[in-house]
Amino acid sequence: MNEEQVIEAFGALSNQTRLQVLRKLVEAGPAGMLAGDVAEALGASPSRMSFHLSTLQAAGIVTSERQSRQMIYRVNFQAIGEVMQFLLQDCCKGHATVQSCCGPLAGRGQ
Amino acid sequence: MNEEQVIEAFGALSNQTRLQVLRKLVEAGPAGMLAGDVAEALGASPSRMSFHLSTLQAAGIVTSERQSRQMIYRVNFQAIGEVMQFLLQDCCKGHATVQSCCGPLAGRGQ
DNA sequence: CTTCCATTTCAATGATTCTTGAAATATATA
DNA sequence: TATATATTTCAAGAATCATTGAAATGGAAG
Repeated sequence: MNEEQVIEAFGALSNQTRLQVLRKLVEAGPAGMLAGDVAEALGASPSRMSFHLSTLQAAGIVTSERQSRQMIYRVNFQAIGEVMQFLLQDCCKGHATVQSCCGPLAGRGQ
Repeated sequence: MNEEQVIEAFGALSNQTRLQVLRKLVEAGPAGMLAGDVAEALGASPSRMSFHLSTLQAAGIVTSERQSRQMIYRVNFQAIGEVMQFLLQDCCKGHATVQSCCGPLAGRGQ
């Protein structure tokens, strides 16, 4: 996961529709959700939802799989973990205990 | 931490300059860095750096403190933790073990 | 092969964000 | 008070992003 990918990932998450999509998919877990069901759940048009799902997928935050004529979207939990890892690399340069420095993020840095 | 704040936080992180700033501040830890030093480290003009630091601060991701005529900026680690918490709320609705579902994010959901 | 259904692509428009350089503000020092 | 330093604010223009509705694509069923 490099800087460019991380920026794209954060960009993908910085939009109301996409954040709501991702939270739906987080809830859905490994089963994922059909594109149409996500669109209906959020009251977005197919074209609009497709745009946002594509953005999330391009950022690597979700994956897609075709199931006959529908598309299943799923969260890529690993990618989210890698984004955080990138953000917190070299946290406090190791010059302080994790607890006192990286605080609520203990265990995710480096 | 509500939806609007989380979107603003991700928006703040979805920019190369700001991502680099944040990583510098993560490294610097609780000591923080002077605005001018951050600007110099990243080769950005004072005005441009001020714009980006303000954006990060408005998003709650960094804090600022005046020290005579300079400004010290520090990462708000707690805010970053809360953003992740929001994102992963209700992960897999508890219908799967954390390990098999929320995977690399174990322990950060709910 | 035609029709239907789910989704994606496209082009146009409107909205938001970033950069630049000049001017303003706040603090310290002579 | 005048001057220097550090940072912020502002306005203009350029670049990027989101929404809309129509058209296109891919796959299933009659």
